[in-house]
Amino acid sequence: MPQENSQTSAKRPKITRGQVIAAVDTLGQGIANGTYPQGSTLAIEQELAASLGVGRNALREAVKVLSGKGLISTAPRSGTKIRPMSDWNMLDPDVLRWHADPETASPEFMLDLIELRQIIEPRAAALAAERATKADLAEILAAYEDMANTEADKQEHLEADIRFHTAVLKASHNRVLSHFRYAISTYLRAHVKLGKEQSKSINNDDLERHHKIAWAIASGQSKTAYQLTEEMLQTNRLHFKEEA
Amino acid sequence: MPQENSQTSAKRPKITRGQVIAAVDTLGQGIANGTYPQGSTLAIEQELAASLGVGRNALREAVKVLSGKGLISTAPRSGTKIRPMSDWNMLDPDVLRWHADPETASPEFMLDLIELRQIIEPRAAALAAERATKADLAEILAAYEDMANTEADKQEHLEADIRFHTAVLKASHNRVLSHFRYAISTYLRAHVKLGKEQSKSINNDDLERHHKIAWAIASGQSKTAYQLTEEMLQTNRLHFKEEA
DNA sequence: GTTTACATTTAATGTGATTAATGATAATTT
DNA sequence: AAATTATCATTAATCACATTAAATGTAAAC
Repeated sequence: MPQENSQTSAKRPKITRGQVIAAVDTLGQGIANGTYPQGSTLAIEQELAASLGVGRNALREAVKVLSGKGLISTAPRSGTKIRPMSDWNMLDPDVLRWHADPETASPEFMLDLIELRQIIEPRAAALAAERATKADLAEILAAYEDMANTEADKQEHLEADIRFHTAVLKASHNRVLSHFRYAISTYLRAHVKLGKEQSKSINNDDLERHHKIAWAIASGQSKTAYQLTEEMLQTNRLHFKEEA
Repeated sequence: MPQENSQTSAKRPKITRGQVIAAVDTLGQGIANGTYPQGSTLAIEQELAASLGVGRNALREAVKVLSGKGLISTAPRSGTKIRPMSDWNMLDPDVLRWHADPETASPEFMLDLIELRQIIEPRAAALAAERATKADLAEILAAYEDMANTEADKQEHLEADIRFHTAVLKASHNRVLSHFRYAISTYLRAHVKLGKEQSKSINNDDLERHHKIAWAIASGQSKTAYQLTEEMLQTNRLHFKEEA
């Protein structure tokens, strides 16, 4: 349910129902951005914690969800504590979203995400070139078309970009690999929100590269797909680094 | 808390306290192995669901945790349903553990995990060769020593093996990459539980390879570390395939 | 003086019941 | 026939109470 929210949060600023998921989101964000520092204890029982505007029981359910994501540990008498960052499930969609919040995200984490992309996506593209079905190809090509047609609208262009990379991952036909769509979309969203205004020429190069990648996958050239994806991410990284 | 349990579950068969985490585990396993088929609705309100031996409130918290892991969706009137497998967070430690349960795990999923290892680990080893600190190296070498000294005890050998790969990932100094330790340890545990008895010569080769990898990382030879890790996983895969 | 044993205390966990909101289905009306 | 309304089953949320378990402090014993 939380990641359901992560998709629609942009369109639904107000959450009328679902106190517990609101509490999960607020607490998760607070933990990620350091409002609740690591090692500190949260006084659940106190009404203070219920200052989130939810009842005690809803808060408890929220704490349980966050425990499941590794953000919190609970033990009698010692209280509910914030666990050290090395313990949270960085691959959880929600944790990724909170931790990559443009307001507070550390540049190091962004670089970690780029590194992950550089490792995952070229191989995923190569696998896609070997295994993509016609339906997969249709999705990839449709996403590319959307990218080409939405160069004016930044938001729409971003969504199409995410669709493109998601479709490639899906075409790899590896159930685990496909789940990196969350990490990638989180990175892309944070990237644009950080105001990385790219020049028109760079954008054109980027679009051109996506076209070549789609073509390589469609024609089954796995090695080419690998190399093109690697190049795309390399320039992406350089571009990020020189600004950071 | 759940992944805390995943570590100690072998040593603590009985869970005296923590009804909700017991419910999470039981339900999670049940969903993963198909006891509760995808798309089916769970009757929470009914005492039937409380046949797990826990109260309604604990069950509700368990449902929330599983929602957070993408296994379940809840909506008024339509009920709480099991989401399609493509929606679960396959990278969550608990979900991995449930889904890779040797009793019911599909061979395809095991192959997906090997494929993931082939993508991640060589690059992680290469990064470790570039970035490992002395403390990291000490951990890797200690894990190797443990592997060499526990060839008699299969269980201890497995734990040392897991420590080795975890240490390499940690030495990559990428906060996201490090979290693949769960996927890798899950795979390794499932692999040995599936009764993949390896001949003594293969085991010796494997140990020898770990030694070479540790040496390559210690001496900063990233390319060698990459290739050796790739080879190790390649033979691993072949070995798995010929039995599957 | 140090350690062990026990009782106390405090916060989390578990249970049950009740009320409110939500959304899908069915029925009614235009 | 389409649209609006009414109904009803189910989740969501909160309250109040009982239980459990661990940390602290006190006292006794070595």
